[in-house]
Amino acid sequence: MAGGRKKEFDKQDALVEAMKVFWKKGYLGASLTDLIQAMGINKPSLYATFGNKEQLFLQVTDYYLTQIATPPDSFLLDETLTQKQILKSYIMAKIENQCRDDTPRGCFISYCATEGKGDNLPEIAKLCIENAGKEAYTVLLTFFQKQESQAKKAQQTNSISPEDKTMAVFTLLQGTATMARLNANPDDFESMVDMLLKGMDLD
Amino acid sequence: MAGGRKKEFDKQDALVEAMKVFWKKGYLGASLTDLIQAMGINKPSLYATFGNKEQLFLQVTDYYLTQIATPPDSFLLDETLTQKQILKSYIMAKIENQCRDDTPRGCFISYCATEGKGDNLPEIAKLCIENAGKEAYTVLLTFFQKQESQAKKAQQTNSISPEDKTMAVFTLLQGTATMARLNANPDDFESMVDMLLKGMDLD
DNA sequence: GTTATTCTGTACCTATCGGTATAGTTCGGT
DNA sequence: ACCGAACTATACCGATAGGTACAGAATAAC
Repeated sequence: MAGGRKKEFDKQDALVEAMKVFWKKGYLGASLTDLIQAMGINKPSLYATFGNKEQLFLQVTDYYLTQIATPPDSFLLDETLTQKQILKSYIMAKIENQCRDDTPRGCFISYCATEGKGDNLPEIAKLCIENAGKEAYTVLLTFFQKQESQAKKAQQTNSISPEDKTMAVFTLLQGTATMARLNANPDDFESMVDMLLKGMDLD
Repeated sequence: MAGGRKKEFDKQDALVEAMKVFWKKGYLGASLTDLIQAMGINKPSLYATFGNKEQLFLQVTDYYLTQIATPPDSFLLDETLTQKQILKSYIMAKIENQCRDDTPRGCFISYCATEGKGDNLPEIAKLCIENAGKEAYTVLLTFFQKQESQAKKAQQTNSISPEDKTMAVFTLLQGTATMARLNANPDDFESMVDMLLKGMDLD
């Protein structure tokens, strides 16, 4: 036996709309009314399809990470560019994501991480967001560690540790995320990125 | 005619406790229950003394600005130090404020500004927070403009505009604010500050 | 066509939100 | 001592939060 009425909405489309709401308003600020209006469905459909608010949030987070946040990581693998070129393209790609017209501004993870620190997230969602932040940090750290081991082989000196470089780039991106939310644009950040990279003494 | 029962709490003490709650949880996350528990008073006392939640928030914001946020601005007036020394002491003082043990971590204004962009603040509170952000930006911009006019008199070239320098320092502080909330410490940022100042070609 | 199944829409649930009415308590002025 | 003013405390208000029960509508298998 099977059958049954067909869904009148696309699950992924609804998920994307839910993402935009959470991205803009955070977990606490996104009411079920906000969500279902944006998603174009009613509450029972939401609960049947996604579970509950927290589970919807977790699915949104996963979608954001795979579709929005991590793609720029591929820039870090480009072997044809200099360190500085790699970093600049990576950072600017991240910033572009924070300033898109078809999504809310800023960084979903960064905003929700700050929300979590105020006890405004359910426990599992909080852990999920924290983990996403750690992974983003680790991606950068791994990049700088690899660069350092290559520099050592070539007997070059590196005055700044991989950890410090990672912290610098990571913190910069947290700053641009906040500023992007406040309506700054990529052009506003380019000079700053150049300054930091210049002070980082790369290749 | 006068007289009447005496207040059983100190208004300023209660305001400070309210500030800590808003600072940690934001406007939306700070429920009246949270507030009155931290302040050690009941609701009618809160409403009689401070008006309502939004007016309490406005008074908290004013207190934060005068007592916490703006004091480090005095570093920018120190005539005995080099530009780089001035900026480093200013930035590190701001960062210390974001990492204190007796208050929540991060920056109250920065966090609430992001909240405001998600339509999670009442209109007046939103304007008040936006204005505070603009003033902080202007303080920095004025500093760099003054530096530039002095450099011009001395016929020195400045490759980076005051606006770009302001944006760089301001964005850095937004980044440290978020990172501080996520439990980073001043030591973690010092290297990054040096990098940025190094890339800024000052005196 | 009937039936089982799945979705939709309305109406409702409890808990908590920001905010207040009111009764009781403590003080100053006379 | 007494009255009125200012405080405290409990109990309550309507609105909204997240979440659900249930009846009706649409589909697939038989």
